[in-house]
Amino acid sequence: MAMDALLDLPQLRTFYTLAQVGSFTACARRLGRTQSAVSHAMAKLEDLAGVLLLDRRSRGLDLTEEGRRLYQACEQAFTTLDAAAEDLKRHQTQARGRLRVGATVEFGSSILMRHMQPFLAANPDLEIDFTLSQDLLAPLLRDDLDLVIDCVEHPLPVLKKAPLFRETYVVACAPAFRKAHRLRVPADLSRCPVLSLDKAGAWWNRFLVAVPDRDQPHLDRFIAVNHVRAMIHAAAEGMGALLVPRYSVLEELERGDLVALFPSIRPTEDRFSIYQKKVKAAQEKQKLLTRYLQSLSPAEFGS
Amino acid sequence: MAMDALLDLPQLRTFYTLAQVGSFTACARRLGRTQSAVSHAMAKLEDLAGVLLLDRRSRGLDLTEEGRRLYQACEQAFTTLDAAAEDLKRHQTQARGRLRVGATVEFGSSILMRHMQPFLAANPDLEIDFTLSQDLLAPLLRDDLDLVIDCVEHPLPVLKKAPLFRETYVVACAPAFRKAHRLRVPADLSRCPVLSLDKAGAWWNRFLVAVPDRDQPHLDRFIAVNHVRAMIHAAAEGMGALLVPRYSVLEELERGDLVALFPSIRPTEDRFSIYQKKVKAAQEKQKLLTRYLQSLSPAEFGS
DNA sequence: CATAGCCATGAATTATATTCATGTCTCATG
DNA sequence: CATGAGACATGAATATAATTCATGGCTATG
Repeated sequence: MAMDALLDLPQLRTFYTLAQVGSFTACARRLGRTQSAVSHAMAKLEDLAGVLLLDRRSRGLDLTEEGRRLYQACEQAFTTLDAAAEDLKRHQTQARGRLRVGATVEFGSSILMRHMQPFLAANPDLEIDFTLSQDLLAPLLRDDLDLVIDCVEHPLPVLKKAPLFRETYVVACAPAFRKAHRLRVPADLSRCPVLSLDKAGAWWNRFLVAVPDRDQPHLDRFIAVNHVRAMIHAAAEGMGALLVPRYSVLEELERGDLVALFPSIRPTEDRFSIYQKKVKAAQEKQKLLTRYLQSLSPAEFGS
Repeated sequence: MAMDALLDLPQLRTFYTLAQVGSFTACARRLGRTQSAVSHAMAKLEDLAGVLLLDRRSRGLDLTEEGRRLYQACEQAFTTLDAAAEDLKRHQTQARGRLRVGATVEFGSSILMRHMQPFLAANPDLEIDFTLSQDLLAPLLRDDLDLVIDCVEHPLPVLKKAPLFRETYVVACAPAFRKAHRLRVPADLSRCPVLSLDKAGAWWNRFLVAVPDRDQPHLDRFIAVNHVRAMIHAAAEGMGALLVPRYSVLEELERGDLVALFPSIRPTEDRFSIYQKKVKAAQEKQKLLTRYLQSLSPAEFGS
């Protein structure tokens, strides 16, 4: 018996995650893909299996009888494999030496720093420096940095790029602010102050390009605040509307300190990647950090 | 913990097969890929794992300590998944109706027929007709056939193509024949009779194109035999050299009735595919047969 | 009944795996 | 030893598959 290409492994993995989180969209976020990708994958899996695995009728997504059986098998199998993979990692050579890491200011200060501790602990002989800055490419090229996490594209042949995660943005403001300014559509922003990371307001472009022409607001009352956390506090106090990475205001949205505006408008996303010089990317310490970062994104970063 | 893209599933599957069969080349054959593909896959897996999994020093390919542990996990996981997949198949709807299958004469008569019994037994309400012929495309297009297994390319937009397996060819003759004609290099074939499926000798082209110019034989003593099995018997009796699919003479080679000639020359391979009209490929009975055939190739077909 | 959330889908694109065409190395053999 | 066959590696080209993009449909909800 051949029994080989009976089921597609990556699709099974997606199915497993989907069954755990209970929604295509959530599964996509967890895996760092789009909802569409998950949908396509499940369609193919069901086609290959020849049976429906998901019950899409009800809210909240059920598994069919067959789906449930398959899920149990997945659980056992993937638990085993993950444990084995974990095990492999443990026996990896520890890195030594020094590693100079660069990252964007917002990402570096809020997200990156909160997740480096386990890596540092696992590699006590590795000295790591962090440099948070807007300009990361130049220092990387002149070897002042070894590894850089950035959201702007650097398509240079000497650089190796490894995708990390995707960052989505939201427009939000204090609930009272929305009432006061009667914010219904993007055009309503014309009348009210908006918080921007830069004085010129270029910060808002990622939002504006996603707004259809007839709804375009004419933003002119900018309040410049060159610090994301500060912007968030200002917005919560009702100083203006803001545009920020979704992850940075999850708590505020949860608590109701801020409300999301215009949910149907999706500002352009940032794709964060790891950049390294190809020659140095082969070094054990750089590979180790790369793998570590990739292992926790996007579930930890994304949102 | 994310624990997701830690190890690549398809590569793990390859690793598992590789460990079972003990050789890159054999693993490739089993999976219907090239040796190169297996090599690339294992290189990537080891890179991702950060540890060597294979011990390439000795003959016969060992696993390292880490490799052995990983293998055990794979065994458990894939056994589970395969069982679940098996299970899914069992509960598939049986096909009903009629299915008219076409195939090339040699493949159809020798291989296909030997593997259809389980499928027929599993689908008692399905009538299947087999048509073995050289010309398969025309009947398929005019709906005299529903599904066709062929080794010539039919790149038509109305047809759906599903790869099945790869067929390799060997040149062989009786041991005594080799001695008698002192067959050392392809050019030596000029002096002796060769068996051909057609009178003109076009049959031998797949061999000739693989021979470097300076070794080109000038074949002219053709013995035409329009039946592969008959050709094999003729060759075993020392009537001439023959060119046939490897699988068709495995036993003869094993027993020593025939010996392979010029092992360094690799005649062009045939890639067998299933062709169906796209509109009809969606029918349950056609999908069922397609999946069945794919599930037993190439391990059963290939060689 | 307009909207937001959730999933499906076809076409275009991107990423990835595979092949092709070599090269290297080792083992067996005359 | 020289030679050739077998087995694996490797870089570039290519084929294949996965993913995104840009939609559209459906269903609850206020």
